[in-house]
Amino acid sequence: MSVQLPDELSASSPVRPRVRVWLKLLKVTKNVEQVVRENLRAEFDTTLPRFDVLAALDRFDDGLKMSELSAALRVSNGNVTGIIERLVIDGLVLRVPVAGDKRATLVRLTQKGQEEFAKMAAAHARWVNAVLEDLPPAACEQVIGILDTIGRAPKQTAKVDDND
Amino acid sequence: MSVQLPDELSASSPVRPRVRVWLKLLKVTKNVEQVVRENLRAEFDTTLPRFDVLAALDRFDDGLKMSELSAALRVSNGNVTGIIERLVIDGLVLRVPVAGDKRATLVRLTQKGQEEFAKMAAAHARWVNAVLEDLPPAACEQVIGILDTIGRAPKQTAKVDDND
DNA sequence: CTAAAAAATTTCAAGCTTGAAACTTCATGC
DNA sequence: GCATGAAGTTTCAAGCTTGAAATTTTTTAG
Repeated sequence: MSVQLPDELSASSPVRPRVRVWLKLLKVTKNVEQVVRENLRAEFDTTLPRFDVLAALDRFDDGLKMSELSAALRVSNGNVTGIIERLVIDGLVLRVPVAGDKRATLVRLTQKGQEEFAKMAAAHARWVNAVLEDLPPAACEQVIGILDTIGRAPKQTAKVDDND
Repeated sequence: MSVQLPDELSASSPVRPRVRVWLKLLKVTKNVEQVVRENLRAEFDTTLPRFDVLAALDRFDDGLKMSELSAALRVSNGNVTGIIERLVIDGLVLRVPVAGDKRATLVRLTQKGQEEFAKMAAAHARWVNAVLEDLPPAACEQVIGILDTIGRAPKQTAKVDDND
């Protein structure tokens, strides 16, 4: 993160606007992320990756397979294994065998996990609102609208495509 | 990253727009970052953190102190130590003692480091342009303008303030 | 001068992250 | 059946990241 291009490049002509918006996105994202990260640690003694996992699981009452989870979070398979391991130890997550497939496991929030996440999610919303308080709702919608056009064009999309 | 809020929250009223724009920023940023990361690995056999360090150093011919570097990158002090260590081993970066202060060290790009970074920076600009090709320059400027308002208000700025 | 505080860095343990390799289980074709 | 490959995961090494503690040097107060 925090990529800073050399002046000779950041001043060059056709390339500039996208690189500049990218650097801006990076900076804002990093700022918000930092705030969320610190608050998660200070108030809940947890980490952003753990929060992300809980958030993903919270959306699926029936649980997710490990591979579905890593796909949802866009991280590697092996990554999720370790995080889930620790969440299981802490009693926030449960592993359930999948009927009829001994390879896969389903991962689900426990009651405790749901309750913990509910608190975190509420706090998370407050933190984000505080950091972005200077952005009026209309401005937010505008940014969302503009960024939504990425990957929407009929052309070949370099590697970026997704719903929502 | 990739925070997904529960429906009950992401649908709630006063909180929504900022959280939504935050999730959007996160998604776009993560996409671009992923592309840059993979390309750096595939084409230059290096990592994003290393690229970031080189980029920061490239802007200062006279070098940076370790603390200045970590401040510029917004990462912890200890973090930079390891990355610089490896960059020194690879001959891309040089450590120079600071005259009159035996505590500090100055870190600077070597000739090789400058040349390597120049190639990477050019490629980086191409990758970013490809990923964001659907964003017209005007849209980029618009997003930059809107996001620039963050931390600009006379109010107390929760933790976000910076130039550029 | 000297004790104590401050500054600049490194070290450290714990956790996150990746891509590749290994492993187990399942599905398919013959 | 049964070999072969695909699918789902875990393991692993290497590197990134953090916050805290430790180290060394400099500055400041008295």
